[in-house]
Amino acid sequence: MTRRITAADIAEAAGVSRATVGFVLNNTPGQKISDGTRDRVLSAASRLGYRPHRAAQTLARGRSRLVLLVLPDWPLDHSMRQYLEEAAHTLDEAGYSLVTYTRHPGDQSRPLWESLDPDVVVGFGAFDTETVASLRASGITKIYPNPDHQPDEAAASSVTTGTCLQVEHLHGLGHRRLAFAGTTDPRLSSLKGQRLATARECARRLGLDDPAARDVDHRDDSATKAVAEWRAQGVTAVVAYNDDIAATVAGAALRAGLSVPGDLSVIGHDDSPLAAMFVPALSSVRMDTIGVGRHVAQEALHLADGRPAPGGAPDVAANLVPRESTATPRG
Amino acid sequence: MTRRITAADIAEAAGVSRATVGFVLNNTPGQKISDGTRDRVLSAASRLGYRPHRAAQTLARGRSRLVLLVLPDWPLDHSMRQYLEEAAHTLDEAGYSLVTYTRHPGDQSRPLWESLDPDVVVGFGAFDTETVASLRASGITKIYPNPDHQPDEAAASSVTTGTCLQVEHLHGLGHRRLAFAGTTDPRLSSLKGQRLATARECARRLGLDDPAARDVDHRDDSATKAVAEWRAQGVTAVVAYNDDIAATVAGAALRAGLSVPGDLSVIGHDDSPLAAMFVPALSSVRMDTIGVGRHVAQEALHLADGRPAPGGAPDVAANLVPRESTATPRG
DNA sequence: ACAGCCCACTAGCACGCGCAAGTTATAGTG
DNA sequence: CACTATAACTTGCGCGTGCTAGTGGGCTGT
Repeated sequence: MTRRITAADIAEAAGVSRATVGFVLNNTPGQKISDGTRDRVLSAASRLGYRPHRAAQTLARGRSRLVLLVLPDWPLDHSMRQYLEEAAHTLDEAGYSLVTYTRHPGDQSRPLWESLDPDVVVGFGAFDTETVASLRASGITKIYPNPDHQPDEAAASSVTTGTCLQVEHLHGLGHRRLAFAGTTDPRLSSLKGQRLATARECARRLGLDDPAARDVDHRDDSATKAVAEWRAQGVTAVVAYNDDIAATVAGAALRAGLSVPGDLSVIGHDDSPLAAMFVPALSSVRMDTIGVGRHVAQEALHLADGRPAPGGAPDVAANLVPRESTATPRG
Repeated sequence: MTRRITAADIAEAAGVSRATVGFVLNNTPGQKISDGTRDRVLSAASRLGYRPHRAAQTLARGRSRLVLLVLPDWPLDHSMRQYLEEAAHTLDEAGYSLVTYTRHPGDQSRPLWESLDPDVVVGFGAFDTETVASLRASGITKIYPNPDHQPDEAAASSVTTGTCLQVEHLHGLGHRRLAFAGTTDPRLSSLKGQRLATARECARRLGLDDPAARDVDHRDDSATKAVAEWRAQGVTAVVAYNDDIAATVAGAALRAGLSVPGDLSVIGHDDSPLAAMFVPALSSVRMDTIGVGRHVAQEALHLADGRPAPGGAPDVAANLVPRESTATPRG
């Protein structure tokens, strides 16, 4: 059990004062250090294997340089992991660390932000009022998205660009009557609402009928009912909230003896592995979440440091991935 | 911008010394505090909304009470999230916080354990030597699983109990020639190896032929080739590494004009949503990961605190979930 | 009455670091 | 030459807590 190397050890090894070590290591602005001294300190630090004590730094400067990202408790697919990676990387370059945290509904233990005191707390979509209250009570003032602002259009667009691609794809294939299949998961309802609205808007712009909307769950017969209803209404193609929902709809159609895409085209969203593995393989939309991750990280840095805000919406590249589950309508 | 409430504020409000406040708040063993004083301190603390400064505590006692869980970078499904939730909860009850971290292959930024100095770092499966070196260099000594020990039988069993269920299920249905479908993902290769070995062992015990093993990837034609080969060998049922692999195999069989389960039974593992949504719905095995999460948390506490080790293997409840993709073999 | 003892507390240092204020030596200026 | 300005440091305080080493007062026993 060897003692920890502190800045004082470096100071002694380099023959300077502790303060000088601090100035060199943080290259503190407004401090003149000669090259010789700087080198001596730096080499001593690396020779001794110095690592700053995070807690001591936090205590001394009053900021933890931690950004807490609060995740939804739904499964994290690959694109989400990329998002996290990019955000963590951007923050790391700025000297901050990203810590992720998932708050579960029935969780009575104190949330992590109470004990970690992060400089910034970032969420997916807006925080609910209860959470905001808990954050405020913990002394956290820097929150993104800002709970005092209305959710802005720009941010919303990043979440719905793919939906238009779905609609346009089906329109391009010649479909005229579309339906929208949503999820029953309450945690996703706000996102679902945005995507449904976008689908409506895009359909209108393309001169299509207003899509019939239904929520679907793979654990009951809601998909079977929805498919029957849609067939009766002359719907030939379904825009699904995500690939899981697309699979549920396609599955119900297949079990009802319909052909996919012959009788019903189905398109998913997110391009999860499931989309490629399903039979028939599901057409989908792949989102480039990396741009979003960087954007969010920059917003967090803006709040933490006061450095300039990225401004505008994150750039999301959405790409259509056509597969077997969509085709021109029969007849 | 109001000042933070410190223990000194409470001391003043309660008319006692700062030390007394500390004793009351941590109810330090071996310290006698009269009931009156205790009440005054406690009520002052709650009245002022005191929350201890984590960094200061960390600095003062030399331990951060943070447990860092290093996650693999594959997608986190629902059972994994449950695992995390349970581990976090168990740790929380003991006054520790769980922080998760994903290290990505191409990530050149410093790993989170360098800056967070957690008391314990916990991994999934064993850490590779490079990672262990990085941990050691960061002064982290408490690592689970212990890198100095050989992976023990008990831990391995928790990861393979489900595999036997798969084999037994197919055996019970009357299958005699099985195959094992693995993943090509190198990150999963060690786990795959364990499951394959288990499948072999269980097959042997049941008097079955040694299963033919093949790795399969949904992005190429490996599954198609594997299915053709297995058919030629008289294989009637496939044990898949997980549900994704099961879907890939089942998909290849369907595309080859075979019937599932008529010509080929397929069983997956993990009971992911995909299994339920696939057509035909995939039989699978559901693991109770909650028990494992608690076990791991207790191991971490054992390392952190010296409290008794849980001992033995975590209790994993594995349940068979029979669906449409498995049936008695034809003929 | 006085030592001895326990109870219920207090004084104060240590943890490792950031940073404001002070100090010394040297160069520059009228 | 006296004086100021600057470079290149050093001294030392403060961040909020945990915890060890006291400290005084009341009670008991002889």
